[in-house]
Amino acid sequence: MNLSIGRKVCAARVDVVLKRLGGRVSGDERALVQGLVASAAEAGPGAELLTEPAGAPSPRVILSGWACRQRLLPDGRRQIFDLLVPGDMIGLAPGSLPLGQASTVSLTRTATVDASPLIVAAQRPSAFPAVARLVAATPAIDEERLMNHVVRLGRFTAYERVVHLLLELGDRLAAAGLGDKGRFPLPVTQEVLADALGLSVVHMNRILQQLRRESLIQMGSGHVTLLAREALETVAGP
Amino acid sequence: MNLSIGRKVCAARVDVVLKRLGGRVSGDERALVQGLVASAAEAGPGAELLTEPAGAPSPRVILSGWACRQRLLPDGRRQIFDLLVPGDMIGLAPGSLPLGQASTVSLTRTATVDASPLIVAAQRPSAFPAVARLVAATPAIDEERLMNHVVRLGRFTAYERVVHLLLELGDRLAAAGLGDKGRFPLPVTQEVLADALGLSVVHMNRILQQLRRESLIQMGSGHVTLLAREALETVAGP
DNA sequence: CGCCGAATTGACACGGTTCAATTGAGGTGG
DNA sequence: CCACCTCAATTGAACCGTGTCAATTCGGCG
Repeated sequence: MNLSIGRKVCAARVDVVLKRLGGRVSGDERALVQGLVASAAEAGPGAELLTEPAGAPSPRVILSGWACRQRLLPDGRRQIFDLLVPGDMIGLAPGSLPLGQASTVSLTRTATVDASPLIVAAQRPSAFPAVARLVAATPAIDEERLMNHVVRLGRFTAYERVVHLLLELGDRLAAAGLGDKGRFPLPVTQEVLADALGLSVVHMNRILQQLRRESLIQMGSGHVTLLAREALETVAGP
Repeated sequence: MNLSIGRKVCAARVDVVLKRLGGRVSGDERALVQGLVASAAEAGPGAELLTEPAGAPSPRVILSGWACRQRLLPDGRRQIFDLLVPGDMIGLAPGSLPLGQASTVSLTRTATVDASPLIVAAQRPSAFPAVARLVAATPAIDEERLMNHVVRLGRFTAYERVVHLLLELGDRLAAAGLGDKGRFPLPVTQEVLADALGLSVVHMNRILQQLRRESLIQMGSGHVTLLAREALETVAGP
């Protein structure tokens, strides 16, 4: 169930989109992005983010909260393809690439806006260069991440997988202007991380403990701190 | 090192492409495909298939032999993203999706042809409907396969992974007109399968033995036979 | 205070890896 | 035609990374 929310809250949040657009954002683009908040909607955890209108879901941008693309197996097992953080676009290019159309579920309370205006604007690159760049690059970025995920799952140990994912999330959140210097929000349960990394919850927990014991990371109240980025990058190349 | 090869051999081989185009192939399309053999080249096992011209590799179609998209880790581990069989297109949409640009290496002696004429023809869907359909669908099919691979690696047991991959390969080869009724060529070593499925060679070997012991498959001289497709599909959903 | 989901812990079983050696099959040269 | 070579397939045994099961503790919230 989507509910409209206050303009004020969202206005503060669209800056993750501006951040993702990079340094050079024209005035037109800034106005375009700020206009997005009109379509803001919130969804509770567990909500499918790409349902309406059925059959032709509209693309959206996540302003706040986390989500994931996932597949559920008949026997209840779950594989998460990708974690989605504020600033990420979903449902791009309807009917095109399957990853963009995968079941997308919110993991926390999530605020999203309609991304259609961005798609439209992207068709005039001269007027909206940064938007066009982002829209064009998104499917490739997503696919690249999926490839990294395959390597993680296929050839990394549990320990390496966790480190590699944390480094990736750190980079992505920094690019969205969230978190800084190796400290960033991680508002998901260990079960979610386990389902992304193909591990059991118990083992996920033990790996995190090990990393804390080794003083490589620090966790608390929905945030992680990477204490020794160099050491971590040695474990799982950048 | 690519070498031109006899026209006659290739003429017999382009039918995998026609097969992939489906039932309705116009005369123009048939002529187009048959003209591809002019650019035929062979490569030995281990050859990189997307090298020339450097920086802007031309898209190609595999006429015979198998290849794979892979990534090598600094410590020698290898993860195979996808096995490529005759009729598959590689290097599509240069500069676009990263999967299409991944390192593509032949696993057997391989014959390929330049796929550029197909890309060009695909821009006139009315004249080349089947070609346009195939070219447009290929990136999505590849990505879909990559997603299935993530699920295999993340949430399937070794046994399930092997079965799932064999079923996939059976379907794909049937679509290319190779193999029939659950019997198809599998001209790769167990090490290749292991590197695709994230297993050790030894374990790969043991799983295959188990499947033979259970009379679910049969192997020999580079071919597999799926003896009980139903049972196999029960193990790893279609 | 009591509740509930999440995090944590311990014991144990098992899947999968590693190492090391052997067998088998195809190819080559003598 | 056979000896030999090489790479792939196979085997055995030991090891250990991960999963499973079942409690228990923790932390936020009504």
